[in-house]
Amino acid sequence: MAPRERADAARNRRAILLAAHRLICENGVDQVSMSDIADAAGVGKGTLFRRFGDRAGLINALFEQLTEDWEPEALDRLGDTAAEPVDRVVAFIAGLFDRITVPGRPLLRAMGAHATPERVRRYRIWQSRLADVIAQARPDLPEEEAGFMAYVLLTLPRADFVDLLEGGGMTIDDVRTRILSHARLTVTGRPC
Amino acid sequence: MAPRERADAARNRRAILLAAHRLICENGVDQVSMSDIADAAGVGKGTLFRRFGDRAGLINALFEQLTEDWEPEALDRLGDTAAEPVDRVVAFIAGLFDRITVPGRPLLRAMGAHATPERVRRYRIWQSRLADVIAQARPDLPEEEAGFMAYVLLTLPRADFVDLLEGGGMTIDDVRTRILSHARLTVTGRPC
DNA sequence: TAGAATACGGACTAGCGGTCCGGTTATGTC
DNA sequence: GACATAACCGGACCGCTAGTCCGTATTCTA
Repeated sequence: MAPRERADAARNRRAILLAAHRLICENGVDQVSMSDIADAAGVGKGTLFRRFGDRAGLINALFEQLTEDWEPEALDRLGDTAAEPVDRVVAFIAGLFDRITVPGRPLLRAMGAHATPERVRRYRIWQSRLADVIAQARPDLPEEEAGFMAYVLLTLPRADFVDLLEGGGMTIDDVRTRILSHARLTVTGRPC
Repeated sequence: MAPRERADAARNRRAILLAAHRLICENGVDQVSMSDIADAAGVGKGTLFRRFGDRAGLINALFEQLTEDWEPEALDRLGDTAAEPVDRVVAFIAGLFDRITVPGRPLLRAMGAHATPERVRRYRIWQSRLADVIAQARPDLPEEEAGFMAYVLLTLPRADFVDLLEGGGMTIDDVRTRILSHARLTVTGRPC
């Protein structure tokens, strides 16, 4: 078993995550260097790199932090057979949008390009769980079709896609509404 | 009027584009430095940067080169009322997939993150033309709904999306088939 | 062919991600 | 409470990159 994390190490880890999050939100993820983050956190670069390995590791840790208190509950609700399957699917996408895409946009913006194995793994879990529920909603569909739908629905609440839509004149609420109604339409196969 | 491009300048421009394309295909876009490209093209770095401004400018020029002999014809066919609207939409997405996504994947992979204004402009033209044709296919739909559908269809033949699907075990032909049948389903509103 | 305009190219700069190691500090033990 | 030790700290340092600059060479025009 790994020994308990030393108090100073834990304190610095928190300071780094906090500073990184703040700087990225203020300046955009690729206007922030690792030295900036170390300085703002009041630690040396060595500390930062030892803790998180490299830049991708730090970004990944920020992503973990963003998802960790949403994901378990969201997956539970997705599997909760008390509600209609289609409603569960739409609610999952809504939660993803509200809890991850919107608050994490400055962070997520540059992440698509450098998807780490860890994030791809998590993404696939979501896809697979969604596919199950879509298959429940649409027993008429071939299995792979449900799987593909899950991929499509998950690709809508992407930071760069939302950016594009906003740049085209939609408000963030318009974007949310459109994505969700498109999701419902896709799953049910008929207009809402 | 701008004076004619000098012969040596034209020769070097071609050499640079050729070398850049080759190196990126061989090594992946972010394993290739600007110096690598200059060396491979047999020119100095100054020449490369004067011609293309910066890295984004060069990538952009490669993208232009990729699209320039597909786009005009594709837009013509998209507007050709001899065919059914839905077939035109699907054909456009198919062309985008076959002529841009697949051959340009090594190039396109890292482009999502750094979308230049020029590329966004072109993307919006495609979206707007697609939206028109979708509206013809589905006069029952509100106009903004057709516009959103166009955005969704255009986001499917993305390099990173195709990569993800391939990583999930699909062949490139599976991916193509799924994207096109999803496009048809989305536009018609009923299973194929 | 001469002169002007333009392009060439490689040495140079600033700043980045990432490493390393001598000094420091928290922690468990007696 | 004092000591031994393992873990942690931080900033100097390295290799490399995108991008600049300017003296020199080439092309175009008349």
